[in-house]
Amino acid sequence: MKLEILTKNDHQQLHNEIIAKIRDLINNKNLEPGDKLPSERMLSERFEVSRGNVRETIQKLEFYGILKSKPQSGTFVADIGLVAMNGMIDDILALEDPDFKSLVETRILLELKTVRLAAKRRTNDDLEKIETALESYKKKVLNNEDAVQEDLLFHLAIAQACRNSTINRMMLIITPEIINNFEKYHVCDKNQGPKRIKEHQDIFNAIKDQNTQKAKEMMKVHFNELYKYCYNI
Amino acid sequence: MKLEILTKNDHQQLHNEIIAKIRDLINNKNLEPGDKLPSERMLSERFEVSRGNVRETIQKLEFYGILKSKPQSGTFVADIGLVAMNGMIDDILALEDPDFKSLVETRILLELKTVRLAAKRRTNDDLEKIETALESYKKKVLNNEDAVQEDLLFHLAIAQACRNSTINRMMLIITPEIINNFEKYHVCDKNQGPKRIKEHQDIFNAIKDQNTQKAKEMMKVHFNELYKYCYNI
DNA sequence: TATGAAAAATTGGTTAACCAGATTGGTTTA
DNA sequence: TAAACCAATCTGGTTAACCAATTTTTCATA
Repeated sequence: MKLEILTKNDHQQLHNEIIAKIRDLINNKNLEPGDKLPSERMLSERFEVSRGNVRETIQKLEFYGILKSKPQSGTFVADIGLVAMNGMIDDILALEDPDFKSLVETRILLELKTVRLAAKRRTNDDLEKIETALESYKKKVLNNEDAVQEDLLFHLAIAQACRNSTINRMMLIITPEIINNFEKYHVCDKNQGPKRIKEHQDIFNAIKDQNTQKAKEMMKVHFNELYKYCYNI
Repeated sequence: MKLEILTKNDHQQLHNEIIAKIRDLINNKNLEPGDKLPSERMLSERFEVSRGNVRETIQKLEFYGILKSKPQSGTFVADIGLVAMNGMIDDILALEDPDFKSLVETRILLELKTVRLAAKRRTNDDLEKIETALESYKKKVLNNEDAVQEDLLFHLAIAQACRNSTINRMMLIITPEIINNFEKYHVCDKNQGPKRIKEHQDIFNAIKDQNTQKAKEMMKVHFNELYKYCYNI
């Protein structure tokens, strides 16, 4: 068997092809939720791909809750029903790579929520961590140094204080993609140090006072330029 | 070397230990962004784990944009800075498993946004897909059949119409977890068929009329009981 | 000494072989 | 007849061997 090294994109495309084949297999064989899929070896032979590729694809479908592997037993169709399964797989296959606009739109949505929840739920410990992040940020900016990282950590500290593990996870997922795009498009203008410091300080104060409405408003102000940038581009 | 089969939890814990060790390594050796990590073989030997475990962990950190593997070359520290890297890794290590409340809270947040965006941006094609999903849902409910899947697909069709790939991806991530928890806690009460149909119909009409405000309101009404259930529990 | 080509070592990616637990079918026994 | 047991087989998980691209080293030559 020939050996090929695939790029990330090739990989994704191959996974999608295998996903479609698994879906067709389930539909053609009239497999019900809870039924066992053919073994990884059988699938790799039938689809004419390596067993590793089959395993990776199954893991992806497990991530989305569509399949369920049991060690030394087999891979099973999850209990979400065939209609839902078909719909979700179609959605997964149609997923596009995230564009900058959708990333920013999502970040704003998430952060307007995290800041409100943080204002409501923050413990004193949370508050201390946010303040520490704020101070590091201020220090860098006042020294005229690049403070992108400290900026980011301030926002992540707020996310942690919101006490919602799902939102927190999503913030972590989009953060690196945001950073990369920021660098690519040079979004951050450096000459607004004092203004940015005040915005961060206002957000912090609102969280400290547990003023949820104010916290949201201040975050909105903070995102104002990013918002405009994103929708004018 | 002894062979062990690990549960999902053991795996996550092992990954977290390796992540912490990689972080310490980067800090102790003063590796800068762009620098090369020791090879996978070296790491597996030093950490006394299998190379497979090292590879899985590196892939996880790649997913969060912290490392970057180059084939036949090495694994590199990404260009996000040491401070940000340490902060993000700490966040990743502190991530808890999603609880039901955080899932519902996030779902409501996302869907109040998707419905507004869908009302604004939906194409005629999107509208047709949503209507198809609605009709399947109605049919099932009127026949007194279980319609959880069709309910779900209606909401996913709206998510697709919102034209934001990032939000769409997040909806797909939380959907199976929502389903599992719904089943576990028996959230869905079956005796509200006509009421639920009307709520879905109202949402659809608002999207059709491109009335963003109304769409949001109707979705809020639709989530009202779930909201109460979630915050009273 | 500088340079360039070739070979040796190193790398992440890939495949194949192996492992132990789970399943299954047939046989035996109460 | 049915229940219990055992061995052969099948399963996903794991490890080790292998591959080809890359990087580093070496050494002959200008």
